[in-house]
Amino acid sequence: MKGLGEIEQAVLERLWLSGASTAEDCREALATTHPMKDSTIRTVLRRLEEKGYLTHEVRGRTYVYRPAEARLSVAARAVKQLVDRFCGGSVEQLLAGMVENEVLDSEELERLARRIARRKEQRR
Amino acid sequence: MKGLGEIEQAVLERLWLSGASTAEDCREALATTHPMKDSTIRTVLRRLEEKGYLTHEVRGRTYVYRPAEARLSVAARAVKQLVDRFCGGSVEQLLAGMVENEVLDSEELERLARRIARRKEQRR
DNA sequence: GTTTAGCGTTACATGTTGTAACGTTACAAG
DNA sequence: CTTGTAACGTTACAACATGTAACGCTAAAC
Repeated sequence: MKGLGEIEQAVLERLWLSGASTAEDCREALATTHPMKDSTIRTVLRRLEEKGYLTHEVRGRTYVYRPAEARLSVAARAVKQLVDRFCGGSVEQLLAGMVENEVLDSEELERLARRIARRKEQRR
Repeated sequence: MKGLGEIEQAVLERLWLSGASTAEDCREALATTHPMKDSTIRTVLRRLEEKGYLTHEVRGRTYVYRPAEARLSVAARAVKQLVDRFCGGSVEQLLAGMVENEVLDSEELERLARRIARRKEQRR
């Protein structure tokens, strides 16, 4: 999957927030930041669906859109791509780079890692 | 900064590998995967420089290009963007998502975190 | 029956990327 | 010194992506 434009991004985020929305819902929700005609938002939604980010079901005569994939799942795939591209496939390199470039503190990283691992265990 | 096309990506990676290259160096290096005329590679290099990914210095009558920024630094910035976009700014969410989506194992994550932290301490 | 909400189709301007031809200039060889 | 050539700058163009929207059709609502 490819990159998204600014509006597409915004719409997708909106869908992740609401879970499911009609075109009109979206249009109204984004009206202040990105005012659009209704045909515009519908084009954007259709394209997002073509790209695989959304699905829709028909309710009455209205399309209800919802995300095809969870937000974090998309994020995870994107990171994986980054890792492959820029870090020779090594997640460690990426994390080290984040620490190095002060995107993330190394102690903080340890804390997070531990917490995530513990949470995972508890779920069994 | 924006996204890169496939060729641009390849050229940039090449530069990260070699440290510094002339247009001809690049062209030859990519000849098997992406054969190009010399004017093509030079256009790509110029555009990459415009976008801030490269610098050049003049040696004799030849341009020698080099990356403006380290590979991992670009990666780190890209991840930060992902985190802001998709994870509400929370690195923890991203990491959790990676574990959840099996991009990364939670025990592996802990190991890496510890190793990175230790390495950082030692460097003082 | 007329209006209207919501969809499909089609269109277009702008920007990005890959690709390259052409012209210029300066050094190298003869 | 003339000529070839390596390297550069300029310009161009096709394909695609993205934002934007008009127009027309159909079914439901009034």
